[in-house]
Amino acid sequence: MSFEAIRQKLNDLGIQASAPRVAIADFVLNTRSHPTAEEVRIAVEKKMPSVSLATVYNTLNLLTQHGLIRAVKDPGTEKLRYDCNVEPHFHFYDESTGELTDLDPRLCEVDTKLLKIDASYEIAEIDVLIRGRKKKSPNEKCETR
Amino acid sequence: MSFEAIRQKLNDLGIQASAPRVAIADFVLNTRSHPTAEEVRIAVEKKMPSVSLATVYNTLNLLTQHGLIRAVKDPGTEKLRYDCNVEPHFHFYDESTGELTDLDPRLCEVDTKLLKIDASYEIAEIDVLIRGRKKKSPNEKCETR
DNA sequence: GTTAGTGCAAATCCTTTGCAAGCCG
DNA sequence: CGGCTTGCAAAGGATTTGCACTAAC
Repeated sequence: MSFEAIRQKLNDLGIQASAPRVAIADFVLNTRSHPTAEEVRIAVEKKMPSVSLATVYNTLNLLTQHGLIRAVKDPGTEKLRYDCNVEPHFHFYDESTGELTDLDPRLCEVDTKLLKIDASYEIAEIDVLIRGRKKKSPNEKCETR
Repeated sequence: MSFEAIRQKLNDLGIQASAPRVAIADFVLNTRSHPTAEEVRIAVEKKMPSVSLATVYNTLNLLTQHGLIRAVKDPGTEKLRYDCNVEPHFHFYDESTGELTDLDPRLCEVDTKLLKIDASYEIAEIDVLIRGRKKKSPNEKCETR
């Protein structure tokens, strides 16, 4: 998402597109790395020194409230991470590396219909976290050993 | 689980069955209420005043490490709750009441086999949290659990 | 009597908040 | 000019930890 598209998006949502906010949104909306607030600050600092962590948090909260990103707890560190993928999807936590990644939804066949929850439950959202290890499959190029 | 059975269990695991530990285990292993550490302390206090919160935390961590209970983050308050049900099961978070309950596994037909994760993932555990609201169905008596 | 467990209080760490100063419209 | 935004620093709150004391074996 381009810088200009972001300004536009923020304006459309009635969020004042200040320089810090655009810089923060520009980073977080264009990475799949699920950064923490601290990681966002470090990234933004390069383009714009003296952005305070408080502003990063405030902006991330703002973006979350408007549905542009989603907050996810890191199961390892317990810190909040921010995910620009707001579509329903599962997360995979690699217990070896501590890495948190999105799972390709095509790999998973679970959806609301499969949950035979009886009619007394009204389901708003399903959070799925799969913990395990990513194996190095031999048919994929994979340098480290 | 009886008081004596708990002492036995702790001993079998090589955990010294001190009075505070047995009291804490007795409470947490015999409730389905997913208490927080603070709630455990309050409950234990009745039988045994002057049990510190630190000891409660230490003991709960010990029980968790030995697989007797499981820690679950409360999605509403973000506090840890402790679950004596260590079998695989899903959690239901009622967004109206903030209540966190176990879902009867028979209600859910999802299991590892349904997850078509490719062979490059080695799955250790699947955490599922379903958020929504529990409707009062007219044909069921609202259970006391 | 030595080792392990407890209680208290202080520390920790992520995140939020209060407030004065700055920026934009 | 007036209100929203920022940065700083301090607060907040759940959990952990250091240490002296006590209890267990």
